Amino acid sequence: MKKNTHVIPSVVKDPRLIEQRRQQIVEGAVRLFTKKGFHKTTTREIAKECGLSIGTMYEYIQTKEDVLYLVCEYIHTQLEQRLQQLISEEDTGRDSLEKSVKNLFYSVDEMSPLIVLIYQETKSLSKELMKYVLQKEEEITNIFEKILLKGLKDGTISIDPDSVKLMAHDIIVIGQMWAFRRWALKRFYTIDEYCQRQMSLIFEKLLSRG
Amino acid sequence: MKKNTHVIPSVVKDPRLIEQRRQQIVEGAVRLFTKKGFHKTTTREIAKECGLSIGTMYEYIQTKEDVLYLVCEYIHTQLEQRLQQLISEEDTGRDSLEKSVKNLFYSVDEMSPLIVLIYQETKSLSKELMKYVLQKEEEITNIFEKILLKGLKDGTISIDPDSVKLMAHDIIVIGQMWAFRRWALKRFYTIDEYCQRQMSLIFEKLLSRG
Amino acid sequence: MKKNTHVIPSVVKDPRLIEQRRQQIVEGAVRLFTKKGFHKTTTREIAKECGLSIGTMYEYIQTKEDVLYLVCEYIHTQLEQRLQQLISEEDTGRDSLEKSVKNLFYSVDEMSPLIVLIYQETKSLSKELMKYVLQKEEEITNIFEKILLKGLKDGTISIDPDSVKLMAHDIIVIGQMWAFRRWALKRFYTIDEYCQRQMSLIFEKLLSRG
Amino acid sequence: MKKNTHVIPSVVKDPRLIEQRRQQIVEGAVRLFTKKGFHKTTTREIAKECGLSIGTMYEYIQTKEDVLYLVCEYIHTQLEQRLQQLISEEDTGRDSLEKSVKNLFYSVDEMSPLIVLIYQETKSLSKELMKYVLQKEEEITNIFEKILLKGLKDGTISIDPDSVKLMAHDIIVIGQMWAFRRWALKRFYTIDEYCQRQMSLIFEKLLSRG
DNA sequence: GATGAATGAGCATTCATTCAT
DNA sequence: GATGAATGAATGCTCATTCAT
Repeated sequence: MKKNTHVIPSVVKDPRLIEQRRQQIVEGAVRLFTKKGFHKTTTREIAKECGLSIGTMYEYIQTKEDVLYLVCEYIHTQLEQRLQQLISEEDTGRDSLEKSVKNLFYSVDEMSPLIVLIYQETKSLSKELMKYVLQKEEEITNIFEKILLKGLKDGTISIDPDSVKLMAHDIIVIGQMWAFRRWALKRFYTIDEYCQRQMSLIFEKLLSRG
Repeated sequence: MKKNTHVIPSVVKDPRLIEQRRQQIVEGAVRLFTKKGFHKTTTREIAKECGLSIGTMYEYIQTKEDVLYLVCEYIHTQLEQRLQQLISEEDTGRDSLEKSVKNLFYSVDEMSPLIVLIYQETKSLSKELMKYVLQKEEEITNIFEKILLKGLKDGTISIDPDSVKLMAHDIIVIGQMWAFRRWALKRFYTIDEYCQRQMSLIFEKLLSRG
Repeated sequence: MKKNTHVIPSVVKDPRLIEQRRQQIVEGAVRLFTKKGFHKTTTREIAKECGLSIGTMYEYIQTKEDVLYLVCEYIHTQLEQRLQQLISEEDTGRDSLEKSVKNLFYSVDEMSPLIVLIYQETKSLSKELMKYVLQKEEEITNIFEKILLKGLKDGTISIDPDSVKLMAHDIIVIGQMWAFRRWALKRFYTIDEYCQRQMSLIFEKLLSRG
Repeated sequence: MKKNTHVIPSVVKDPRLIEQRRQQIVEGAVRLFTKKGFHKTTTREIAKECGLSIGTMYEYIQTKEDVLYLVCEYIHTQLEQRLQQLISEEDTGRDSLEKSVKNLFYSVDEMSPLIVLIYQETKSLSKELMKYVLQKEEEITNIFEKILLKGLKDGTISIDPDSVKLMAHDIIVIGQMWAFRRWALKRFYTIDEYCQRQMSLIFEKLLSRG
C-alpha cells in the first residue's frame, strides 16, 4: 500500500506498538523542532518530550535523522490528506481548483509551523531520505496538476498545457508562502484577505481568455 | 550610511583590515555553507577555507553565528545591488517592473545556491540577528513595492492599492522559488521558459483591465 | 564428577534442558566470537544466533561473561577429549608422546579459530572465572607431563626430570602457535611440514655443534 | 626513514609536540591497558592518566583504536631495539644467536605485561592497523632468521635451511611464552632456570633416543 | 595582530540486563 | 519456561571558543 516511503527498521517486532510509539515520537519531536529547530534539539529532549526513555526511543528509530524523516513524512501526510479529502469526482475542474486552493491556504494557515519546519529542515536529511521527502512534496504538487488538467479537459480552465506543471508549483508555493513569509505578511493581511487576493491572482490568469 | 545593520564587534582596530578579512571569511563560508550547510560546517573548516588561522578569524567575529549573519547580509546585498542597478528614474512603472522582474529571475538563477542558503539557514540565527536579516529581505521586497506604486501613479500598472504589498511578495517568492524548487522545476523548464511563463502570470494580472 | 568447574546458576530447574540450551548458546557464541571477538558481539546477537530469545537466554546464564566462560570450557573440553582419546595404557611413553604430539598439532589445526579465541579472550574473564580456565589449560598441559613421566620411567624418553613440566608447556605452546601464528606460518609451511619439522625439534637434537 | 608504519594524522602541527604528547598518551595507556585491558579502559581514563584533557588527547589521535596502535608500535619498537642493540657484525652466527636468545628471554621477562598486552589486544585492531602490527612482529622474527642464516653460512649453526623460518618463530614464541604462560611457569622456574633450560632445548639435542 | 594548542561541556548512540506478561 | 519491550548508565568523540605566546 504505502509506496515511495522509506521503511525505518525497528528492533521491536509488534507493528502496532511501532506505529503507536512512532506517533508519540513524532508528536514530541514536532513540538521541539518547531520551537528550537532540528539541530538544537537533542535526542534526550525528544525522548523526554514523548515520554520514552532514550533507550526505548532508539528501539523504534535508528538515528536522530530518522526522527526528522518521520516528522517530515507526518507533515506531508497531514497536508496531503487535507487536500485529498475535499476532492470530489463530480466537481468541475474549476470548482475543484477553487475549493482546493482555498483548502490549501487555510490548511497552510493552520499548519503554519509545520510547513515552515519542512522548508527549513528538509535539507538536514541525507540525500537518500531527502529524495523521499521531495518525492512526497512533488506528489502533493501533482494534486493540483491533476485538477488543472481536469479543468483543461472539461473546458472550465484555460491554460497553456505546458504551463500546467508550473502553475501547480505556483499554487503550492503561494500557499506555503503564507507560512514562511508570515512574519511579513501578517502585518498587512488576514488569512481571509490573503486567500481572497491570491485566489484572484491565480484565477484571473486561468480564466483570462474565458 | 549603513542602517538597519547589526555591527559585529571586532578586536582589531583597523577598519580596512576588518572589511578585507570579513570579505575573506564570507567567501570561504559561503563556499562551505552552500555545500554542507551551516551546522555541518565547523569553524576550523571556515578558517581553513578562508586562509586564516582559527585564532585570527575570531579576531574579526565573536561567534560562529556571526559568520552566518555576515553571509546572509552579503547575499542580500548582492541581490539588492543587482536589483537596484537596473532601476532608472526615467522608466515607466510598467517598464521598470518588467526589467526588474526579469532581472530578479536571472539573478536568482545565478545566485541559486545562495538564495537556497538564505531560505534554509536564516532560522539558525538568534532572534536578534534574524530580525536584521528579515528586515533586509523586506527591503528587497520593497524595491518591487516601489515600482508597483510608481506604475500605479503613472497609470501603467493597474492594481488594487491594497494588493501592492502582496504582489511585491509574490514577485519575490516566484523569483526565489526558481532556486528553492529547482530540484523539481529544472526537469521541465529552462530559466528562459520559466521567466517567460511566470512573467505572463504576473503581468496579465497587473494589466487585466488595462 | 565435574571438578574444578565453575557452576553457573540457572533459573531453570530441568538439568537436561539446561545442558541442551547451553549447548545451543555455546555453539552460537563460538561462531560469533571467532568472527567478531567477544567484545564486539552483543548478547542480542548471541541469542539470535542460537535461536533463543534474549530473555530465554538469560534464564540459562547470568551475565555475558558466563557465555564466554562456557565457550572457553567447551573449547578446552574439546581439545582435552581429542588428546585423551588417543592415549593408551599399552603404549610406551615414547610412542604415546609421538602419537599425542602429532594429535595435538592436527587438533590445533582443525580447531584453529577456537584456539585463537582462547588465547585472546581468556583475559576478558573475571579473575574468578579466569582461574578455572587457566586450571583447565594446566590440566591439558598435564596430559603431556604424564606422558613424559611415563617415558622417563619406562626408559623410552631421556630428559632432566626438572625439565618435564617445561617440556610439557613447550609442547602445548608449539602446538598452539600453529593457530596463533598461522598468519605468518601458513605462507611457508603446510600443516604436514609443520608437524614433521616441529616433531623433529622436540624429538631429536636440534643443532649439532657443527 | 620510518617504513611500514601507519601515520596517524594529528590536528596539531608541531611535530615535536606531537611526539611528546603521544609519548605521554602511550605511557598512560600502557599502564591502563595492562591493568584493565583495552576494552575496559575508557578514553576519559586514558586522558586523565596521561595528564591531558579529553579534547587535547583527541588532537593527537583520531580514535581510541589509534591509542592501541601507538601502544603496540611502542612495545614492538622497545623489543626490537633491545634485540638489535646486542647484535654485532663480528660475532659468529652461533655466538650471536646465543646472545640474542638470552637477550630475548630477559627482555620478555622485563617487558612481560607488555608482551601479554600485544598477544591479547592485537586482534582488537582493525584489519588495516593489525596488518602493520603483524608486519612488525614478523620483522622482529626476522632478526632471528638473519642470525640463523649467518650461522648457517659461517658454519657455526647446522640446520635444514627450510627450517630456518620456523626456528625463528619457535625462538620468538618460546621467548614470549615466558610472558603469556607466566601464571603457570613462575611456580616452577625462575627466569634464570627458564632461560637455561630453553636455551638447551634450542641449542642442544633435546631427547636422545634412549 | 597572528597563531594554534588546550579545553570540557555536550551529544548521539549502544547494550547488558530486567521484569511484566 | 518463554518472550521481548523497557531501561539508562556509560562511552567515544566533537567542536566552539579561549588565551598564552
